[in-house]
Amino acid sequence: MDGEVAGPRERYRAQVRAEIKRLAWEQVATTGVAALSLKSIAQRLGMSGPALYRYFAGRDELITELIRDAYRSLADALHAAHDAGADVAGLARAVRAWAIADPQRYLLIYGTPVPGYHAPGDTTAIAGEIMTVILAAHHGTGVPVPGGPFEGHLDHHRHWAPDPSVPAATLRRALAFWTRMHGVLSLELAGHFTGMGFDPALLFADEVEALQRG
Amino acid sequence: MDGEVAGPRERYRAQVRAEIKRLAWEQVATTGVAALSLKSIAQRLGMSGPALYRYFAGRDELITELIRDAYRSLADALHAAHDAGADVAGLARAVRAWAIADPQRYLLIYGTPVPGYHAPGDTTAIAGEIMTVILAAHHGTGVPVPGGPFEGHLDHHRHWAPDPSVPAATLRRALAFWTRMHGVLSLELAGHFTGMGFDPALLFADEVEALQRG
DNA sequence: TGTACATCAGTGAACGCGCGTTCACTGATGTAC
DNA sequence: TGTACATCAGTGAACGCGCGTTCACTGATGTAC
Repeated sequence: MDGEVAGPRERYRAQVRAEIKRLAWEQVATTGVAALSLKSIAQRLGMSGPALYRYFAGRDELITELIRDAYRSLADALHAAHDAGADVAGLARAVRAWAIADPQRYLLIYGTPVPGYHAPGDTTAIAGEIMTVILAAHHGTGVPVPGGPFEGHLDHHRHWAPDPSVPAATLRRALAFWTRMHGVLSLELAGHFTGMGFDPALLFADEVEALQRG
Repeated sequence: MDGEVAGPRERYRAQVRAEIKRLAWEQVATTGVAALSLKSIAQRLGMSGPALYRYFAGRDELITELIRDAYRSLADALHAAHDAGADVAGLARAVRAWAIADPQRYLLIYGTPVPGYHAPGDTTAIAGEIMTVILAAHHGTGVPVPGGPFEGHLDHHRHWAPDPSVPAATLRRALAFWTRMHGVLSLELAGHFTGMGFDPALLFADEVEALQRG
């Protein structure tokens, strides 16, 4: 059942699971997901390979768990910013800070997808949650983008909006927020601005500001 | 020397090299770079593993060659569009078509970087060529974005511009072109729009149009 | 035109690697009487 | 409080895999005389 008190064994299990995930993140942060290896995690943990199978069904389940945690963490960061009264720019700053803090965590969500891998259902639920916060921050905000044909299209393809009362212009602005932020951020994280000399943080801030101007 | 006529052996070598690269691309397109394997390419070619070492020093050299080709191909597509008189929107369409035609080729350049891998110098030269075409298409075009502090910053960090006469506003617009296009495109290719219902092509077109409105 | 030689493409066996995963097991820890 | 039993964390050996890469070799192909 659910309301049961966790016995000492369950508490221990939870601790070791957390420790495994911590080491997994460490490995992902330095070498990327592709290089994530159960055996090397076990080694760092001081136990031998097969022991990990007490805690995770296999490598795939561990990776899935990391992805879920990454989504969860981003959603939490957005909620925190929103609850603290952040406007659109504040939300953007929160996302950027979150991404810079651990680029591989950002790339785990938004980077090159592993061919053949399909995210479990609940991550798309968290993705929806993220979009909801972004939409909330854009609620009744700023000059609407002069509605091109795309806004009409959005009006008929809006089932991803949490609420039918959200105007298409707001959906449009939220999409722009998302795609433009991701554009600057992912190019920066991938190192495509290095050697160009300008400060990516300023470009990011300027993009966000342009977003608010309408 | 250089002006030598290629003997039959060199011609053969070139053919096999090309065939190896063709099969490598096939593999990259379906399973991504991470899964690129020399042995399986050799197998598909009908020869045994070590034979490939006659043509490439190793896996890294092959991948480097693929990346170089990807850059070259993108630069060529942009040049072709520009020479055909395409405006900014036309250039964007060309990039999108190029990316959609082979997503993994796009991701090879703009996707998650392999930790520890450093692109050879000549790819950054081609990247500069790409930027030059984009800048040319923006030359004397459209309403300048009201210059925020970032434009002043750009004016002092512009050594990546091919020509000191390019105004900072143009540099700014070219950057916006690049980052916004990439934002929509990479999210689309990574599948983040699936399930949302709207047509990514229309979002892309709308972003490009917004870019032109200033 | 014919022969001797050098070049070089491709083979097959082998090495060492690290991986995920399985299995039968040992021994400690918690639990029920 | 003490004992018998069940649970379960962790081990160690092993399997099979595919990888990149090396090496000594064979045999065909081109070249020089």
